[in-house]
Amino acid sequence: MKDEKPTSFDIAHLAGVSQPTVSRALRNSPLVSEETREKIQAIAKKLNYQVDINARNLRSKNTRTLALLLSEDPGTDDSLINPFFLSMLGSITRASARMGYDLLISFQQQGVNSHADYENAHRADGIIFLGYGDYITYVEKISHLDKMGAHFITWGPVLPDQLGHFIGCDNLNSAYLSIRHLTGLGHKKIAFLGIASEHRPEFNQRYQGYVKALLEAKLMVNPKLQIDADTSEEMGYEATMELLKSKLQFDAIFGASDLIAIGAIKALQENGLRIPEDVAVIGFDNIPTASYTNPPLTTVQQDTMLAGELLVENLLKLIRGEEVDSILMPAKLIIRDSCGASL
Amino acid sequence: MKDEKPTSFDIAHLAGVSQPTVSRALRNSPLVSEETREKIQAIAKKLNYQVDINARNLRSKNTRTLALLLSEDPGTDDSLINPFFLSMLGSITRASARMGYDLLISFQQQGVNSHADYENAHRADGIIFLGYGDYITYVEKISHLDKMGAHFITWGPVLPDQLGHFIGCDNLNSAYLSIRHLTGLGHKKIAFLGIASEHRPEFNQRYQGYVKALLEAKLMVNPKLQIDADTSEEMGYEATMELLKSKLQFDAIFGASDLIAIGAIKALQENGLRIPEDVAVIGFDNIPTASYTNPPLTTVQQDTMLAGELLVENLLKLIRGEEVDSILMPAKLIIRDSCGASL
DNA sequence: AAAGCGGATGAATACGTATGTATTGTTGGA
DNA sequence: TCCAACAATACATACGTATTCATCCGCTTT
Repeated sequence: MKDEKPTSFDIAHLAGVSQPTVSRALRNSPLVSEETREKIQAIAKKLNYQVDINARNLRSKNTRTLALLLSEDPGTDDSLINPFFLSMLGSITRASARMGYDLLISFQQQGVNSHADYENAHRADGIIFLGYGDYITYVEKISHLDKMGAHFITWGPVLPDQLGHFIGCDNLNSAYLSIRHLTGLGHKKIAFLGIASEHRPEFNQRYQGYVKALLEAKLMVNPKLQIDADTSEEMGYEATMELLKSKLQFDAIFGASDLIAIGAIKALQENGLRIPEDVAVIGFDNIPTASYTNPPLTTVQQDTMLAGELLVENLLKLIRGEEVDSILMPAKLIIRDSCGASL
Repeated sequence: MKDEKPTSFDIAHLAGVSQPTVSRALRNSPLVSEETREKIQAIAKKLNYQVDINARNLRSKNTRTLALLLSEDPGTDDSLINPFFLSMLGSITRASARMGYDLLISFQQQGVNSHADYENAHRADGIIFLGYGDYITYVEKISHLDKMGAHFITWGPVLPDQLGHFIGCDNLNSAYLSIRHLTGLGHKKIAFLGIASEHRPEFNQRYQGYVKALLEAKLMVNPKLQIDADTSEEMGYEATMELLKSKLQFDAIFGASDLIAIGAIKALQENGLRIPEDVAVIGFDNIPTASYTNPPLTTVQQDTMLAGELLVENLLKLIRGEEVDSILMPAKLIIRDSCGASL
């Protein structure tokens, strides 16, 4: 049984036909008579024949495979992947399976060319970037890809005069609504925890929404109340400790992601502060844990199922050469107890 | 720039050598002089040349790719993937990247042959099964794979006279320790929430550990206190409601997974029961959310980082034809407040 | 009945690489 | 000086499929 994998020639021999006829029959080509096709397919089934995917791809110049590039740099420690991205990963996996594509997974790495050449190497027909990661690095990569004529799509905010195609949530507006919710509840000194620099466009847009809402409420924007933090509980915790040490007054915290907000909650409570009475907290992403924090976290929910499907769908359109628009997806504020909604 | 992807012939032409020399030079073969090699590599870099992976694989009969098969059936709803498996997925992704292998992701599907033929189709050099899923289906699949001489490894409990190679956590003993912890705290009527049938060996082993601990504590084993539940919050919730409706007395719940335990906590609290005073709850997996439930969930932690690495490492050994032993990994009881440790 | 036509199949070939074998040129030893 | 040995490279080919083009046969049409 472990002999050699059968080839289309083996089947052709057994069926008394030529190899091309086998190839046609197995692909249900109308050029082959029904009788012949059935005979060939029966033999193929009996032999457990599988088309050699490499030969097929070599010949037909496509792979029926998509590459998914996660933005997070694994590092050496046991840091977990952002749960939000994992949720996206799940929906993308399903969507591509449904469309008959395999999915190749990898992390974006430092070297510009290391993993950016999937398509060039004929490993995949197209690439999905899940998040920008470091934006500067990202831009180098995609300009390279664009020059090579590769097909790719990115989960991330649509930015002005930017190469490529995007699907992203409306960060600015979602953050704006969050902050307006806080100001509506009477909060006046709201801290922003997250990297607001050009390296993190997602967070930067959320910061812009934050500023917009403050201005609209005629509140002062104090840049000291913005503390850098990347998406992790630890960073949120540390940023909050820093904030507390600074002795600045604040009555609310906007965490640019749920993990940051969760770290903030921990730091606040360790310092004897009550949530939401002393400090309100609000997050972004609605990861599964968000509904279990104490108090439950008010946050922004993005439709990851839909996003995953759209990413795959639009990428396939690009591969087929069709036109595609970037999509800005609406998000929804999930109000829980962490910002005093129930007061 | 978007012309045609350069081939080794293009480089050969430019370098004034033959194509085989290019192939050798790029692979750093000692058969090629240093001078020639450097010239060729420089040209390759300038042209942005990438070996066509399909041609290479077709010729050399391997793919430098592993396939990861998730056991969960996606279904049509937006059910999330078990966070525990996602954590494993992360570590496997990293480990295979580190070893220079690509990772192909898919779900195990109903049809026996649908996705089981990755290796046969030369898509991957080996397969990692992440969980058994339905055990009966699983067994059909791997006996097929085994007949084909494929390389595969499974995350799941080691079972007697079972084909293939495994890495799994010590379910029986971990559950045993959990229950002993409960009995040590004085709990006497402990419910088991999880499918204990032959379809779910992981849970079945945990059930065995549960029984073992009860017997050792000279407590009665009441089969009515075992309620079927698959790994999801909803199932845990419903199983608990069923338990409550049955009017059976119980003072503790062992959830065969954290998601089940979390659903149980929800159901208990909705019915006005206090945790751990009225009912203690204990889980399994230590998913990120477990430390945020109210009260925080006592659970069993498995070393997913190590597990992922071992899976990849041993699979590569199998591919190289080396001998490999199945591994039983120890797990650790994480004691939090949900079972009354702090009383 | 001859010509034309279409359905079904076979022959030939290309895809791009890696490798076994043959060839060339050069060096060293007797 | 001639041959052996070796380094470096070229030549030829295989991997398994999909597709273009050619062929064959039987049937319709006038």
